[in-house]
Amino acid sequence: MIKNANEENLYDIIAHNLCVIDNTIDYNIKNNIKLFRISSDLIPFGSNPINTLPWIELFKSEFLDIGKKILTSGMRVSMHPGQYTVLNSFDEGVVKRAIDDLNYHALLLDSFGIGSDHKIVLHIGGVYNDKKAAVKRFISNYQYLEQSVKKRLVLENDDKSYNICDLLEIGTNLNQPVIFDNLHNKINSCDKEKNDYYWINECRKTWREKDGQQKIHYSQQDCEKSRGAHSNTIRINEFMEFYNNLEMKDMDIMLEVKDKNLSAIKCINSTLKKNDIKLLELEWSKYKYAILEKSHIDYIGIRKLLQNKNDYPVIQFYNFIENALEKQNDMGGSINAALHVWGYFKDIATIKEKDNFFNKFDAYKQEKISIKIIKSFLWKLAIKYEQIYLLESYYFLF
DNA sequence: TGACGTCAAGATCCG
DNA sequence: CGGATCTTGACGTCA
Repeated sequence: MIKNANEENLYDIIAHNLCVIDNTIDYNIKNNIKLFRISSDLIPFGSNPINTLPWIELFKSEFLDIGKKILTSGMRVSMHPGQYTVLNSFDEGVVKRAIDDLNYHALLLDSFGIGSDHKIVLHIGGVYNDKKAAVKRFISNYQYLEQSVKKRLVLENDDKSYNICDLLEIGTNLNQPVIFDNLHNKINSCDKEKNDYYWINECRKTWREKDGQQKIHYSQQDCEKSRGAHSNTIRINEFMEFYNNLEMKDMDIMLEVKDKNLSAIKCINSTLKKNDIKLLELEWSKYKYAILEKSHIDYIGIRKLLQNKNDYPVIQFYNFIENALEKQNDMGGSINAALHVWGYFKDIATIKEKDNFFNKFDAYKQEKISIKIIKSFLWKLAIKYEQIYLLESYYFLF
């Protein structure tokens, strides 16, 4: 909160955030995830004058260490100021804050010591009942941006105001690359006759050598929620249909999805040129108890599916996973999975922990508490007893 | 004035 | 106290 934004707090939060992002990058490297969006909140109040901390100097070596990891692993990062960064506003103060905010994003990426292929993604902003004038204002305010911002800037179509035609016009005019977002284009399209691939090819023309590979945003609609809401997970069949029809695959596809890393790994495994069933076995080790909890039938099905070690039935595997996770919780499955996980501790837990577990377990059976309580207790035990296998498990996420 | 997006952290209430 | 549930926030546009 802004009232807590004193130098000591800011210092502590930044140190903590850098530590977290460092761990996240290690995770990405381990999982072969090559695209990563860095949160704009990495530096709290990064573009607000209330933050007077000279964070660039104070954390110089931490930034450079992280930057080195990004570069040596071949990772590509990006940042995405949200809907509140509006460069084409009528209000001069809003425009000034938007410029300050973009400068902050560029400074942050510069601090990592990484090249101009690591992008800052921006939407155009408001319409104010006159799109032509609003675009004109965007273009003229663009001139006030620092070179450090311009070299990283990419422009994206949004879900209600500026469609992909608008973006191609603006991007071409300013000689800035355009990011195509498939879901935004679906709900705010300029020409329904043209498909995604047409627009992707058009956007390709706006990417220059120094921008790195073309990048697009890919997401799917959450069918239960309002138009434009991102799905919990990437439905693999739908993704593969999109991917298989992509003519040029030399591009980066940034997934926008609630379960982030899970879908990233899913799509990576599904599109690998060189594959090995060991990758699916590794995934299975993480999903196992979540699936056991949701659906015993799918649990058996997956075990059978992975029996042939020369096979790589990746799509069938994720179909099973998606199918199982969509099912409603039932108490029998939850009890079964919880007991399996408890199996890791039954011989090492203290008497007190045993009592605690079975008290909670009985309370759950009598519907007095939710399964979440059991799971968070088991999670604490996994940490205490350093059960690596469980610490990697997705069981605790669902 | 609230919805929009985002979601962890904080506040509050309950037993 | 643990746990469940509700509220909040740095930001701007639009209906």
